[in-house]
Amino acid sequence: MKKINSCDIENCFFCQNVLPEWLPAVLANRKNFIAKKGELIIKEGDPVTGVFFVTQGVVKVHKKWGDKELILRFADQGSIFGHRGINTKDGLYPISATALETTTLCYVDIDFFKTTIKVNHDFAYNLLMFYADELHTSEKKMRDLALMPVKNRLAVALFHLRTQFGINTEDCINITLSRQDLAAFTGATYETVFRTMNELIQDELIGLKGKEISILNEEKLFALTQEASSHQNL
Amino acid sequence: MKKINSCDIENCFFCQNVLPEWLPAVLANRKNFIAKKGELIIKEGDPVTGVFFVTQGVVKVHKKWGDKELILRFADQGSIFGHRGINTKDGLYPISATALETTTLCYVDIDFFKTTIKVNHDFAYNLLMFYADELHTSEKKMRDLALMPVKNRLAVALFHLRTQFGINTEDCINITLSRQDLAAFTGATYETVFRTMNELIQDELIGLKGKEISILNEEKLFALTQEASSHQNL
DNA sequence: CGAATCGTTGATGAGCTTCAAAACTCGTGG
DNA sequence: CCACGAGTTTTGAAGCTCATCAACGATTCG
Repeated sequence: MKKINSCDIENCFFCQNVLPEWLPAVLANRKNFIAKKGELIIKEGDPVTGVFFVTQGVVKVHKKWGDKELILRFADQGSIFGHRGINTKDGLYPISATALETTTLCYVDIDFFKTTIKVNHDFAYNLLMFYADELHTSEKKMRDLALMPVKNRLAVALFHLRTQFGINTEDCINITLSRQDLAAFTGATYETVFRTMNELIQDELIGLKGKEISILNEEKLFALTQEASSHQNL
Repeated sequence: MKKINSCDIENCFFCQNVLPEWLPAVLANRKNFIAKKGELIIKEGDPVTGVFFVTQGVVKVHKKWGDKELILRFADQGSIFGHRGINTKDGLYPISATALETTTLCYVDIDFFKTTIKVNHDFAYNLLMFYADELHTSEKKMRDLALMPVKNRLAVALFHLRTQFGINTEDCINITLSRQDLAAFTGATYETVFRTMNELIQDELIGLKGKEISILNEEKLFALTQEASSHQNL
């Protein structure tokens, strides 16, 4: 990771939410980095040193078991990651974080982060709301992973990606994601996701332009993310 | 749910963490309830009205999809639930909550809860730490659900239950849980959990006394919760 | 232009769910 | 005290979803 001096304050969750009088302290404590595409920013199991904020780019937050991997979420502009470290008993990062594209980062060490929370009550409140959202998302994802078949999970994943990253001029989901990563985010294998995508294309729920994905039949795809279709449509 | 007047303050996460000068406001706003075994306290999809704290007993927090159910966690003495409501866009509870035994509860409505967070900074900080823990647990559980086979997930579930509820004089995990609920917590079907438990009993990793479960071989069972044993032990 | 990575496809079988049906509990009422 | 039925536990069998393995085509890149 390359250290830089640029200060992209308006895209930083941290710098945006602290009190004006606290900002000088932040500027004195924060470090700025650039991570290249594919670069590992945090390695699961390493000692916690601090917290990262994305000011530009996208980072995948993932966790592995043996040789398998699950992508928990994507952190993009304005997002925080590595923050789970604030209260781990073992003092180790529970997740890995890898840049999906060239990413600029704002970093502060964990003690300063904790102090900031204690001093900046609005920041604490906003962080609390952010956590509440994340928990909400986590709970849904747990349910999905446990109860949904792959096809439905894939539909959820695609909607999630579109909501988070929007669509480009071609109507395609605005993120470059390898099928490998899409599979890891869906919680299935590469091959299964591939085959399942073909089904969705066959049914004209989604379309491909090169490697980019567009949602063609919003309604039907969305239906997959809802209740189990279980018995009625045999 | 039966309304009562008892005030079990020392077992309440909420009452324990607010400022002394705020306590009168809490006592004026909080309501106390008793929920009977099996009683539904929160129904997924209902409008959010407030937040619950368990002062005695155990509550399962669960979420369903079609006719399947996943238990996300168990809230026991000192725990909070229904709190995800503070920031949902739709204003609906994302989870259900059901009493597993007779449970006493402390309840405050959502607006008062939010005000409390803004006024009681220590409470906000403690809640933040609690959220961080929950997120940590959620992330692990997501990984488990996505990547582990049932046998390993069951091992995780059993350790989790023992850690949370301890063991009784018979060395058994100190919670009465139907196999149905154990299955829903593991994220597998009733029959699969049953069969898998038999395997674990066969291998003498766990034992049964009536319906209570004891961990016999700590080390081997724990090994299942760690890395994939994948290729090396064929 | 070879080497490597990624995408595509088929075949196979393990793991798990589903269905179905005993065997066992346990509370209720005759 | 026993019979009954509802709920839970136990077991068997069938089949489906998905992971795994393997192989080949496509694309990138030094």
